[in-house]
Amino acid sequence: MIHQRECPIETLIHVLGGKWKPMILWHLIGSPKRYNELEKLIPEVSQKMLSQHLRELEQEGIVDRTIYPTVPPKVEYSLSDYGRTLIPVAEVMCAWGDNHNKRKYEESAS
Amino acid sequence: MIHQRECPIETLIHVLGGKWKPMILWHLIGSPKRYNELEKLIPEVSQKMLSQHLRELEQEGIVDRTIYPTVPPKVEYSLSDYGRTLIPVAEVMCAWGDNHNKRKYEESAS
DNA sequence: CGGGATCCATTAGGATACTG
DNA sequence: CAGTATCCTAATGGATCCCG
Repeated sequence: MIHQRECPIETLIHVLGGKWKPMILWHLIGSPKRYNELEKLIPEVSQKMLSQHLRELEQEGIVDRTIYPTVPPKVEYSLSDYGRTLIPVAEVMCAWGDNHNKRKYEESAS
Repeated sequence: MIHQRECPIETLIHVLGGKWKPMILWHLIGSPKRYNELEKLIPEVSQKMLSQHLRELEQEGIVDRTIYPTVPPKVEYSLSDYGRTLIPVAEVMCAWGDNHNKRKYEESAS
């Protein structure tokens, strides 16, 4: 996921292409979430990948990270305004992917 | 790229996620292409990856492979009707990715 | 011409242990 | 609570050789 892109499609795939990034985005669309809320919502993710993907999404400007200097510490992740521009794109991708899964299911059932 | 997906976005990323797949699709949108035309259009791709990606796109029903039993052999790859349903999706992805690249360019220039 | 097969390098991702 | 660090495996992609 490090290589440079010539085609803007690859840019988007690069941004969303981590194994858990679509799930992370999905959960953040609803409301901001704390780190360990995301861990519970996505039980299979390792915390290495969760924090790594969150840092990458933050660097792309898609996710905001808010630290509340309380004890115990509280960190909240939310979709940035810019990150919200991804929502309609994600919906189109999702619709096509959903249809594609159904198509494959039907052909395997026939 | 083998793991199963729970989220349809991952399905689309799986379909388009090979390193050269967006470029292959891009070239096939214009007109059908022969194997070695694609090699020339995408000079950096290895022939292993080109043929592997073409086989995967064919299995997903996105690309049609037509063999003309001539001597020397001629094989033509084209977007299937179903593959054309990807075009509007790709355009949305492309627009977002293009904007994202510009955004990153501007922030690095400031 | 249009590939397949093989072997190797790089990268993504997981498991576990530890920390401010 | 919210991570980092380290080590390891699996997956992706590249290079080279070969074939009908």
